[in-house]
Amino acid sequence: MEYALMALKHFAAADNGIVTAKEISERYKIPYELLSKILQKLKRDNVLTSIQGTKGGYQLNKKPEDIDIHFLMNAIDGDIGLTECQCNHNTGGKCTLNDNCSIKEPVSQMQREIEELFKRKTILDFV
Amino acid sequence: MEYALMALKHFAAADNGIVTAKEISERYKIPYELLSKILQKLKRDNVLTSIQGTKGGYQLNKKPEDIDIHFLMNAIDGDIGLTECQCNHNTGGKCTLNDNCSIKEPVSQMQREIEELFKRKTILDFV
DNA sequence: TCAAATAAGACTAATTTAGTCCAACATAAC
DNA sequence: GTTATGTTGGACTAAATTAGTCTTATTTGA
Repeated sequence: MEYALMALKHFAAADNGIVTAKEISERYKIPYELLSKILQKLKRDNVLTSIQGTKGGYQLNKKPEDIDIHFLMNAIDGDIGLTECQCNHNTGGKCTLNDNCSIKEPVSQMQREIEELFKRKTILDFV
Repeated sequence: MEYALMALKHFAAADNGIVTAKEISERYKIPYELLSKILQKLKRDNVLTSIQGTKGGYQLNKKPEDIDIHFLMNAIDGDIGLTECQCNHNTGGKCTLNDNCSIKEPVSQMQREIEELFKRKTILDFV
């Protein structure tokens, strides 16, 4: 996640220029293969576009202010949640405790507040 | 963490009564030994007091509204943080990326906001 | 054709964490 | 004083997660 944020900050600063994985990897000492995977995920979620071949690289596909951290976390780390049962709460995830869970409602409430916080934050806050 | 919240909610509802680990363990189907460890941690951090021996058990040592979730998370899960470098940010923890981290400041800011959110929440919100 | 890119899958090693097992120690009640 | 019922706490296991590596394929400009 940190690597994704650093990379996206770099893209935002590059202002629509094409940047290669190698460039970012060297600049911030991030293992190349690892960074590549992250950029590929970001592409899959339409945060970046990619150009293959020589002179290729990645490019921002959205304005920094339109990339919020909640979306990013889902893209990079997969479903996130305060507790496991909150991970898929919007896709009908189930609680392993079932009827034994006595704190469903207040935990959901906290989850919502955290998500709101992360949705308010965007890459613009990082440049 | 979920187990701690469920247990504390139970204590809050029991209203200063003495409750045993076994009781809570059976009531919510939480493995006994695991729950015991959690209650012991809560005792260590003065959230609960304990009475050993027959007729023993645990008891709330604070008012529910005085037990905030930020404190709890630190007590149960140890130092928490958005990123690893934020884990010990108040005890002078160091960033493994060192000079290569380009997002120190905005990440710290988010960390602060999350902590504020968790500090505003207390066990009272769970009963 | 070659060099410089992305794309992607399989693998490893280290860490974390839920949960278990077991052996004390404390105390009220009989 | 013995016993049943508690807490205390350490060592251990198993499973999952995750950072990072390795390797191979594909794309494309010069």
